[in-house]
Amino acid sequence: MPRGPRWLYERIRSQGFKLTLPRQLILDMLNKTKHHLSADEIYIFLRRRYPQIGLTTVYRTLEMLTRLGLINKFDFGDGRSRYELKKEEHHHHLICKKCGKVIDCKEFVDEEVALIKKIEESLSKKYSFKINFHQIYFYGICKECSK
Amino acid sequence: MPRGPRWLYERIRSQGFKLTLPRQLILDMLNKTKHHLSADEIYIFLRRRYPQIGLTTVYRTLEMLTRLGLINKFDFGDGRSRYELKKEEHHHHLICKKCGKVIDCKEFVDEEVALIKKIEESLSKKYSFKINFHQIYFYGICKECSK
DNA sequence: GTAAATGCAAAGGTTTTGCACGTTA
DNA sequence: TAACGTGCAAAACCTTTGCATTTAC
Repeated sequence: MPRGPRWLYERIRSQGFKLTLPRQLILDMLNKTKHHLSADEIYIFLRRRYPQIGLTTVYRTLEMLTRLGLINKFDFGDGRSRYELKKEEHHHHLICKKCGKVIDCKEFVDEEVALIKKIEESLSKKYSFKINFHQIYFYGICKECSK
Repeated sequence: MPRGPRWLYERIRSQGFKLTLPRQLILDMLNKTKHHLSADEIYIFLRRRYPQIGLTTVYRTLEMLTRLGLINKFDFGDGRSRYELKKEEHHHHLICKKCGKVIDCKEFVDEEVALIKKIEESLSKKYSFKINFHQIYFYGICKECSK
């Protein structure tokens, strides 16, 4: 069940936040892209349609969306945070150490869910740590770079 | 087989790098600590014993050690890179979203290795991506913060 | 002695903050 | 209209770079 921008707008409103044009534009952009965007990339792109937008607003919106749990904030090691709209599917990242490319990978052996759950339970017990999310990073060399 | 600073010194020399005092101090600090240190933390600490040390040197040494594969560079989301001497044991991290504390977890069900290997193989095939390392981050709330 | 490493100062890049003005509900 | 959000400028950070000096081998 893909949930479009309308649903996202409602989430903003329902949490008591005002649905402003900058917020809509940022949400739309995150919703449409297949990439992991940085604040600056969003800012540069949106300036074409909405020249008065400020980088500050982009940062503040991204922080709000992260707190609301609508987007994920990542660090792939290139010196800036990157953001991605949360999709229903649990997925991880392949990161090329050479060119920095990031690939989403959604295909997972069924056992993953079970195993991770098991690990999470055991860690929860041992450390009294309540785990609510996990993320796997695979590092290596991509197709193009290994030529 | 725990390998002490002597072994580390040799690694530096054998790669053609000079074994300077700042490098020894930084290696020793990384070797002794149980924490994930930032460049600044290392700098502040070492200044007590060696006041003329520069933050630049710390950064350059950490970069060299990372390239040599002697340390790992992490980002736990607090805005600065953190470094850890590589231990033989494969381990992951529990990160508290509230206080930022990071716990190393070494205990892993045997199946993990097998499963991850399976995933890595399948991803390698599908994306022609050569994976040489993976890292799991578990996010949640630590014991103290959940009180 | 020579190349490599250091430390300082300055620059670079990302992210945050203070504040007056605009906008949403 | 009252609270919230915005945009600008400046500040705050972390990290990198240029360069003259020092150091390890």
